[in-house]
Amino acid sequence: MGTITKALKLLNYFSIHRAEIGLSEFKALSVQDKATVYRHLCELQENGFIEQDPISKNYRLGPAVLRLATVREQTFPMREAVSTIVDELSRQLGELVHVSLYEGGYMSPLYHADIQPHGTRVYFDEGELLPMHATSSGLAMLAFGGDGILNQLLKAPLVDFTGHTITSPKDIKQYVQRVRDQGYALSEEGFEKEVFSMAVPVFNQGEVSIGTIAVALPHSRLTKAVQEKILTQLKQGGRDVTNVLGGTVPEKLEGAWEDAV
Amino acid sequence: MGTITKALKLLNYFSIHRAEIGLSEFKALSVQDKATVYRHLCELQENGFIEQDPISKNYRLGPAVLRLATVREQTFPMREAVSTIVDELSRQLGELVHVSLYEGGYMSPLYHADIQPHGTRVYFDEGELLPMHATSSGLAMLAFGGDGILNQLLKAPLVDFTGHTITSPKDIKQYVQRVRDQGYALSEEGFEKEVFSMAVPVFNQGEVSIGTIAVALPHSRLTKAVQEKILTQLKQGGRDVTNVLGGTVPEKLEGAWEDAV
DNA sequence: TAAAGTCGGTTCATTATTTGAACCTACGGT
DNA sequence: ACCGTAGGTTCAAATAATGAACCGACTTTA
Repeated sequence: MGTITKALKLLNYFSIHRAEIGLSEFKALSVQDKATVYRHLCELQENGFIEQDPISKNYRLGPAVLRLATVREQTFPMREAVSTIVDELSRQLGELVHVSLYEGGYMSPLYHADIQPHGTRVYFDEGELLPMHATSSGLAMLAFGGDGILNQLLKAPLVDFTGHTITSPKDIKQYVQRVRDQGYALSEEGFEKEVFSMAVPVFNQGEVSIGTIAVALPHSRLTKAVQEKILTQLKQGGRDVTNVLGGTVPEKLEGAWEDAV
Repeated sequence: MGTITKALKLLNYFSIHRAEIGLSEFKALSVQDKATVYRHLCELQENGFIEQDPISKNYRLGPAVLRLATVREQTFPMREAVSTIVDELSRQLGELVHVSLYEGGYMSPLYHADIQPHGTRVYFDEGELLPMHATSSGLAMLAFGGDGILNQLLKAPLVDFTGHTITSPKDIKQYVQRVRDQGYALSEEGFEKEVFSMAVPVFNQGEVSIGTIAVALPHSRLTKAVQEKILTQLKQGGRDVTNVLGGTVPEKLEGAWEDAV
């Protein structure tokens, strides 16, 4: 792992639940020498990617990420483009829908909507990375995102989040093959208890998927009929997102997706 | 300059006007060896900070910046906090108002508003970094942002953008001292022709400024009376932004700002 | 109140990573 | 068939990253 990667990975420890992180906590999280972490933090700070609270000395994300996000969204308004599709799909299904993109071994949420009539809802955080092997999004990505991603994933041992998570490389490979055949991925409580999710890949120009569109719902609301309905709509969502990104659905998926208009 | 900084600086070449950049263009812009740039780009890509167009092979900003911006704004909603103040001030003055934060030798726009009745308006891009010595924001920051910033700036030669830009270290130091005394900074066509701007520092906890609030308008609309009105309101804006960020205006500014409520 | 622990930050010799000239391959134009 | 330019790769040489030990300030504990 290069120096740049080590430094950038530090930024991923920030989340809704960890808005500020001190030096020692960074050291513990990243399992690196304190001096190394400190120097990396200094360079990140010099470039505005983090800033330090003058009193508590804790670090938080800096203004640079806001500016770069503005540039990205102004020049390549992917979030805005998918938002209407995701909103509409969430409204139709009455469940949580999200589009996520592959990013350095995880799925990175791009946009989500949860326009729904039910009392219970699935917790979802747009700022939190999703693991590949434990989520339907990740599994769909592994199936259609090119071989490099799968090989990358299997280098390290896989975490069992719930007791239901698929963790053995053999099972992963087998399931990924199944996803390739059926054109969608399912995850039953692979990441969070009581949560069931389904995902299909989305594409821009090029044969490999860049991300996924997924639906997540409480296990209790799942019936055969609901699953069928969601899957059909999800495939259509996959088509729509792919189109709005200027891509085309690969021929190998046409068979599996023929039930969607 | 460390490896991390070199890599992060590459991201700053992206802007509204340069949404995609190829390897050779990066090499030219950064004046580094092609192999070095390439490896840096690879690491940035592996971490989702940039992505590569599969066809044109050009690079663009990646999904990671969006995610991190979401985390930052969810945990530390500075943009949202200042937006109401900036909107209101822009409405009152009928001119462009922006809040910008210091970031690695430049001012990084955080939020801007241009609610105004006039036909001509000042061009402003929230995704573009502002130079320190040529803008009122930068000069206000130099005056109140701590000594490190000024020393940092004077290490490299300063660009003359319009023929009116202050570029000599002696003049900069002299003007910065004046800004400290009067509590605000002016820039007459220092960055863009025909544009006049005024800025005051804003603070969070701590004695040094973290950014500025500024007004920019066409030179043609500037009168003594307008300038007076804007300055008074701007100081009030500086107070308001400082308050909403949980900071306090330093005592050394109280004298210069006493005309604002 | 003295000792022990924790925190952010610093130092310097050792080590490993970054670096860049040269090279390779593919493509579009002439 | 040639040239120029593009993205990408290689390997020895050089530079930058590393981490154990250290420092001073502040808290906790006995």
